Amino acid sequence: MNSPDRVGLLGLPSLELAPHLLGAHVSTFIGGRLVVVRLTEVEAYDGHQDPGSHAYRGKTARNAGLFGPPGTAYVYFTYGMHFCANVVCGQEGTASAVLMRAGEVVSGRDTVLARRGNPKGPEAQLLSGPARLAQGLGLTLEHNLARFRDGTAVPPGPDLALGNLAIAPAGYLAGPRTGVAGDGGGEEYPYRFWLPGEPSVSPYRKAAPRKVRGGRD
DNA sequence: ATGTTGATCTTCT
DNA sequence: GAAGATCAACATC
Repeated sequence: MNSPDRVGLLGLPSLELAPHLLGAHVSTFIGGRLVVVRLTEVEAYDGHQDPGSHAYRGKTARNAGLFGPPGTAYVYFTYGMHFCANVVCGQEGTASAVLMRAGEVVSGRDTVLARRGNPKGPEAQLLSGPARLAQGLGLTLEHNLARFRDGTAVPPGPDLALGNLAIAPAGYLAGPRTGVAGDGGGEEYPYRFWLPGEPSVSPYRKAAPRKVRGGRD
């Protein structure tokens, strides 16, 4: 019945799961296209106690997926145009989750290129950044609350899968999260994890305040 | 190579 | 009403 092995590593809280996601394979079968990506950079979000988490202020309609069972996909819409995707983990209700930030294409490169709009930049940048990665995988709000299946083979099962989770990376680095403003940013929350030497890992930037709009004179 | 700005809209205060 | 787990284009060096 409720054997813990069935949930497996996804039952770990985000700070423990995050390193396992490095080097793991994410597979999507969306729109009849299979894409497999090897993750190189992730960020952990630690639920209600984490000022950087969407769950910090409690459960809302938007972040409800964070409070779901491990293996839930939490996809959100931001900046009026981008989607970002998390793997919900830990015990149900704790809102522990890992944001997928960057990766490299393992399979389905043509599909990824088309979805990304055939960008002109270097190949390493193709899936460098959470919105780029989600776009390449074909993830949108339609996939919010979907479930990640264990394993690489996707069709004809669920749309999303996670493989190679059990393989711990030989070495990885950790540091402050990118783009997180306020108390959740900075050295006190070294919740960003990446594989050293991977060209797809996005450079660190502080969360810069935007220019004030609608300035009157 | 690094810094600044516009795009675009949902969500919460 | 303002900010946001961002990106791409443009300016300047």
